[in-house]
Amino acid sequence: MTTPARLASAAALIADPARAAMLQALMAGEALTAGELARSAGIAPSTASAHLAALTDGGLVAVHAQGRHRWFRIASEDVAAILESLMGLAEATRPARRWPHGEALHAARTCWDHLAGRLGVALHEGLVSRGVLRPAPGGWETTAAGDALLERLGVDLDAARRARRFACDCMDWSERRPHLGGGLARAICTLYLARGWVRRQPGEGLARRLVAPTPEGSRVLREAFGVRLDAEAA
Amino acid sequence: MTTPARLASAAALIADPARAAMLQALMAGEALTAGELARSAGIAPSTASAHLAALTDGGLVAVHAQGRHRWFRIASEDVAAILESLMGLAEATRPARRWPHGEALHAARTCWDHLAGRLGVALHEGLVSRGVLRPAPGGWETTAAGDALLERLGVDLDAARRARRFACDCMDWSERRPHLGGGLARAICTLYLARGWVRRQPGEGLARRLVAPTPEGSRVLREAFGVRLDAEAA
DNA sequence: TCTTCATTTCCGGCGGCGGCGAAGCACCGC
DNA sequence: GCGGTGCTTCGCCGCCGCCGGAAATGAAGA
Repeated sequence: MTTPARLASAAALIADPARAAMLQALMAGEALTAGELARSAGIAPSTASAHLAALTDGGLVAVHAQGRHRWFRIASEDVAAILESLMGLAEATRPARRWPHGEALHAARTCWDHLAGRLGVALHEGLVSRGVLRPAPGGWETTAAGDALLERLGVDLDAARRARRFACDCMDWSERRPHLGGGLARAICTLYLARGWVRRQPGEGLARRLVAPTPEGSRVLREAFGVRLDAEAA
Repeated sequence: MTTPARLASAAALIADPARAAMLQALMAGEALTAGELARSAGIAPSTASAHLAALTDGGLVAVHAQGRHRWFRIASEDVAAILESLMGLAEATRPARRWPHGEALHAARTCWDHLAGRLGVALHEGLVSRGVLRPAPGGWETTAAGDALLERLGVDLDAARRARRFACDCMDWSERRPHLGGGLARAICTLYLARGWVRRQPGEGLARRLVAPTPEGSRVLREAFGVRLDAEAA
């Protein structure tokens, strides 16, 4: 197979509305069953099964069979980053059109397993400008002072370091600037959800990705990293 | 139109082999005419015309009409970065398969208007570890010492600063680590080609993206940035 | 003005892919 | 063991999108 054909077939996996809907739902970071994904995309289970086989075969999603359920999730942070940047392309072509949750998604959402949107970008900037992170080959590393601050907050740095990448940039489609990805970003997001500093919104499909900082969360963001979020929402 | 459909239609623009081939050819950074792109993709001019209209309409390529020719180029560095990362997805799914110029493309190529591959990644690392660049919100900025070094080499920093982004990360599909993008990366690439420090290889389509450092270029890379390239090639 | 050439528009044809339902398979609980 | 449930396989249908050729358009050159 020649190279252009391979680029095309990789894109073709995302180019179907039903598959795109399933990928969007999975971008919330949680694993979902085949049935849930079929409902979320509005197609018959048999059709969804074929789509999921294609996505798995193409390396976009990973499966975990458990009993009579099959749980699907985004295969890797690389895949998540690619989907995130492709949404930027979709956004750029028709910037005027507003969709449900549009403004809320811009404000704060998850990107697979970490925080994105204005919240994610501001957090990234705060971590750098406060000297928690400094650049390293292929991404970022923590300073000694940064380690101390993160551990005081309760971030699981050991888990973060076990990831394939510790901290790297992930292009944010709504802000068109990078937010933080990698193991550290996941650990921070996990902590924020566990402590109730940000809360997931109810919903299905794309709405699964919505989060909102609680008052307590806003205070932590401001005091620890100097992140100030304007209070308006959709 | 709902969001999954928009993600899908953005991906669909890349999901056709003929369009993918044209985009690959344009990723060399130069503008090409509709006829050249038709030949490069192996399709009739009429078919190519329809494809190019779709790509233009979708914001992936930009047109410049001059006389009876129409010159097409990649629309922006964002688009180039997305195509580059999608190639990583194509690469990841079938890593074993080798294509023409495979190893040479991994070693050194252009990504739209800047350097990529092992050369591009090593250059990025060299710039950071030598203290030429330091992190800034949304990307990188030069240090005072860095400015002096780059100007001594002949890099057009004024032109670089006029770009929408001065210096940012661009995910390298073959190395799976970022190389440098933005105005600075373009200025450096332009200088290297003008001075004959790297040379384009002859060819068409994907091969347009191939470059190779000359002996003089290897010396400059080593002395200025500490970049040492292993000499093997395909 | 007439010719030439790059590009576009229109058209008919066709292949491929997504869609569903029915049947088959695997696993769980009773 | 037996029904219920989640998922997959199979077969078939309909439609969308890609294709090239012929004719039209528009700009360059003689």
